[in-house]
Amino acid sequence: MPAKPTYHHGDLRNGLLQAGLATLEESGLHGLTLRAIAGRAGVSHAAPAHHFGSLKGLLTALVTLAFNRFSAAMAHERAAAAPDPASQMRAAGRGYLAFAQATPALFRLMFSATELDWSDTALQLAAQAARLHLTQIARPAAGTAGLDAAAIENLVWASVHGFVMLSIDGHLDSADCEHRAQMPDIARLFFAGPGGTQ
Amino acid sequence: MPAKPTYHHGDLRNGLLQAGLATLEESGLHGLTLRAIAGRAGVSHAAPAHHFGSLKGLLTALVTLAFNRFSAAMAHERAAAAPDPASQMRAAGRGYLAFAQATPALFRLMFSATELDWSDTALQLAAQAARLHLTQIARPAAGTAGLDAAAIENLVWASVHGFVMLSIDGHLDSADCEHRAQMPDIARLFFAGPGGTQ
DNA sequence: GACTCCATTTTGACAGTGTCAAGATAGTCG
DNA sequence: CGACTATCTTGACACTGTCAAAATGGAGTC
Repeated sequence: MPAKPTYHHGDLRNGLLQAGLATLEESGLHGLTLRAIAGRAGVSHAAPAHHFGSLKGLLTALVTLAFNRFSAAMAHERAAAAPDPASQMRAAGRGYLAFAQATPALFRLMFSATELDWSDTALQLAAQAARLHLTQIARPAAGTAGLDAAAIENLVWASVHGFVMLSIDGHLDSADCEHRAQMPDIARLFFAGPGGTQ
Repeated sequence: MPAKPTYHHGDLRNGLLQAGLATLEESGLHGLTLRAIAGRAGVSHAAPAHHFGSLKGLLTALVTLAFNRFSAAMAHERAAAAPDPASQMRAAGRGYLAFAQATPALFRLMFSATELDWSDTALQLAAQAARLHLTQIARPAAGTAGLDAAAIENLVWASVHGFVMLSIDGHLDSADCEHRAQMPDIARLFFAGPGGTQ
C-alpha cells in the first residue's frame, strides 16, 4: 500500500492526506480533526501535528492537493470541448462547478482565508495554476463591452465562483436537482454564438 | 445599560449578541467561543449555551441580526442613488460590498451552510428580506440578452456575491486598496447607459 | 556484522472547547 | 408572606490542538 516507503510508517504524508480527504467528505469540516485523521491512518494522535507542524499546515497541504485536482477537472472539461472561446469558457465553468459539487466541503476549505497558510509557496503555486485557466479563457473576450482583460477576468471569475458558492451553500432554488441548467451563461454576454447551456 | 430588563441579567440576549459581534470582529471566527462571549458579557461560561440552546443557535441568532443590517446597508445605498435601474443595481452592489468589507468574518459566517441552523424561521425571514433587494433590482433587466427573470437574478447575484467573496478572501489583485474600482460593472451589460463605476 | 546516530513516531500531559445535569438565585403570582 | 418557576451558575465530562520527553527503528561507519 505505501507508495514510497520512507521511514517507519511507509508513507505517512500520503496516508494522512488520503485519510484527511476521506474524513472531510464523510464528516464535514467539523469532523476533520487531527485525531480523527490519525485514527483513520492508523497512527498515534500526535503524528499528524508533528508531520505537518499544525492543523493549519495539514489543511494547507490538503488544499494544495485539492487545487491540483481542481485544475485537472477544468482541463478535462476543456479538452473535451470545442476549441472556440465560448465553448472553452463554458467548459471551464462546468469543470469548476463539477468539482465543487463533487466535494463541497473541500471546495469551501480551498477558499477559506483563515484556515489555511496562504504564505505557503506550494499552495500559492497550485492556486496560481488553477487561475491560469481563468486567464486563458478570459483573454479572447478582451475588448468586449468596453472592458479590458483584467475586468473580464474579474467578471468571469466572480460570476462562476459566486454561482458555485451559492449553489453548494444551498441558496439557489433547486428546482433542478442539478444546478447546471440554472448556471448563467456568461459566455453568451461576450460571444454572440448560439448559447446552449449543454 | 440593559435595554429591556427581563430577569436576572437585564437583557442577556442582547448582551450576548453584542458581545458576540465584538468578539467576532476582534478575534475572528476561531476566537468566537461561547466562553469568550460569556466572559465579555460578564456571565457564567454556560449561560450562552443555556440561552441559545447551543453554539449553532447563538450563531444563527447573530447572523439573523446581521442579515437585517445587511438589508439596511443595501437600502441605504439604494435610497441615496438615482432611481433608474442601472443606478439601483450599482447601488445595491455597493451596499453588498461595503457591508462585507466592513465585517468580513460576519459576512463569511452569514453564508456558511454548516455553522448555522437554516431551518430557523427567523433566519429564513431575514435572509429572504435581503434577497428581496436582489429581486427588485433584477426585474427591470428581464428580457435583456435573451434571459428570463430567474436567470438575470442568478447572474446578478452570482456576479456580486462572487466578487465580494473573492475580494474579502484576498484572491483579487489589490492594486487599489479598495476593490470598488475593480468591481465589474454588471449593470453595463444590461443597461446601455453611461457606465461609470462611480 | 555490530554500533552509534538521528530522523521519525509515540506517549503523556496541558489548557481550552461545547455540552449537560444538578444546584443556587431571584422575580412573580396566589 | 410563601411557593413556584424561569433564569443563571457550578461542576463535571469527553473532546480538541499543541508541546516536551521518551521510545522506536532504519542508515551510515568502522
